[in-house]
Amino acid sequence: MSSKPSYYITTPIYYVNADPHLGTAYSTIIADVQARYRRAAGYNVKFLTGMDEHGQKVAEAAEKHGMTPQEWCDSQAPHFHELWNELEISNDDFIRTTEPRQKRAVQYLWERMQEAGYIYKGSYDGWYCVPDETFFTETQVEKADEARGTEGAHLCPDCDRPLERVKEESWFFKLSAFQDKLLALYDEHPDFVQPDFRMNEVRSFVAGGLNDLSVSRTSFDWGIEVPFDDEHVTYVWFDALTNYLTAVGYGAEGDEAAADFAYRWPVQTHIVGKDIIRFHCVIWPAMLMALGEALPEHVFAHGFLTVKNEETGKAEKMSKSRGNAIAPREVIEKLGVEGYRYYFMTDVTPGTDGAISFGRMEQVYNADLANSWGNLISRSTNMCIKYFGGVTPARAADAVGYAENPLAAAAEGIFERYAAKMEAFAYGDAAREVMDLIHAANHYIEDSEPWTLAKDPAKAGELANVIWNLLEAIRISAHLLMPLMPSTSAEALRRIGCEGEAATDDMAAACTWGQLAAGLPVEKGEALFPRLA
RNA sequence: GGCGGUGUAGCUCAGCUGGUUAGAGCACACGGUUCAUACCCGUGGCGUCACUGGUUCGAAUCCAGUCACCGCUACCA
Repeated sequence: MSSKPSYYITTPIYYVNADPHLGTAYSTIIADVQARYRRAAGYNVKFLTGMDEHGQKVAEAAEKHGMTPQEWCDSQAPHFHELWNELEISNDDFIRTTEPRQKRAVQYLWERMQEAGYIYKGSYDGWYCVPDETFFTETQVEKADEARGTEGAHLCPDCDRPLERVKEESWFFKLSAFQDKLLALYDEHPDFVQPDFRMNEVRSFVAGGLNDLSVSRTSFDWGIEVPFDDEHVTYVWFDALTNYLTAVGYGAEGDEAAADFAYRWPVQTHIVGKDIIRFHCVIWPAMLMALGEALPEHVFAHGFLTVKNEETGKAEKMSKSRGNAIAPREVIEKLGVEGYRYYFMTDVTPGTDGAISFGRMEQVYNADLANSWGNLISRSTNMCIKYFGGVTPARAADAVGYAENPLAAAAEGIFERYAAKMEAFAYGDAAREVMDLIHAANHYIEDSEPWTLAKDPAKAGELANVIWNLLEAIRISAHLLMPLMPSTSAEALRRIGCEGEAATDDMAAACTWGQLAAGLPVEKGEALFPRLA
């Protein structure tokens, strides 16, 4: 396969019925930044995203649009591809649960479950929320109706929509058999669920007892057939979770698939929203335990994006009815794609619900990207052109100021500090490391006054050092910002004659101070991040 | 109802096992500078550290209670 270590990261597969929105884009960008960072840090990355296309709700939507379910799914897929392309999502694979490889893997999984003895046939009697794909017991529904004052209406406790009475034969997964093993998993791997406060929630949920899970349906047929019982189709979550295995060759024939699976599994990180933690931190590891497969190393759960009401200052849930929903398109128009990525990845506290606002976006963009980073590039390249004809100068080791270089000091160990933060998904802290270097560079210009040095021919060596140091700081900053802002960072490298470095797979080496060659062409170009008025 | 968390400058947050004038970034005000995207650099103000009481020589930091907000969970337990 590869001599590099594997890094396999996934997003949830997104539900085909809803267009991609700010939240799905948020999950996907988090994963993309990590994938790009890992590639640059020397990993062989597989970054998977995709679509969840089965279930009753999809079948109903298709019918409403006068299409077959498959036609409906095919018509929706481009919405995702288009937005992901625009947002510079670098996924290596895009899985759809209606693909043959998924059917093969899910059916293979059923067979293995059967062999292992962790499924049994029973009957299910309760209430089902079609939009949420969730079951509720009689008691849960009664309680919720009572609390809401809708006695007897049987509305979904979560979303208030009408429930369907479901009484049918079903296959069950013996989730209850895994309570102790799951608790042991959480004890042995405290970082299985991140952030840690989510672990507490998961643990207390499991400690409270687990019920077996109904994992097949007979009431509709838009799903993957249970291989040994063709009246049944697979419950959507059982289907959806399996996608993570499918994409790395689970259940596929041949040595190649087996080798791929051995190389890729277990997955390093699942990125999920906090609403689907239970599926990924309880049901999914239990399924894998039942199958005897290795468990995911980490599940990173992010919070929801809320909108800050600019008048009241309060965070509000985004909703169409409230009229405060923000579409990805609006953010792209305001900040550009790279500003979009930078803002959401650095200004939203990871894990918790983050309140966003256009006002804040503008502040962050102007302060960090336009004033600090963009302007540093602009003034540095400008001076290189003005004083050295647009060619990177050579350092003069005998010039004044050569030894005591504050930028080399600021860059010392920067990759290690940055990497630790990136790997913990603390992208804001990682960006701050880079911003510190950028601020130091802007400061350095004030202190060394290159425009004064330029007036004195005797100080040419000193001037060369100053400009070289600035360009070197830009080179390193561009490498570090690459995962967050791939295009503008590559453009920054190109402008200082280091175009060829952009695709490095050894970021640690690339970020070591002292590598910028003399004689490279430097160009100023248009403002990378024009200031927002 | 149960479990857990949070409440520190206008905003977002740091402040580990208690100890000099409570910090950072952004925002704001003033000054300087000009290579640069009216930018950068410097200086400054701002906070009853939610409230009350307690422990202590000394608490934002520990304890108790109160209030507010949030997350998870809930047939009884």
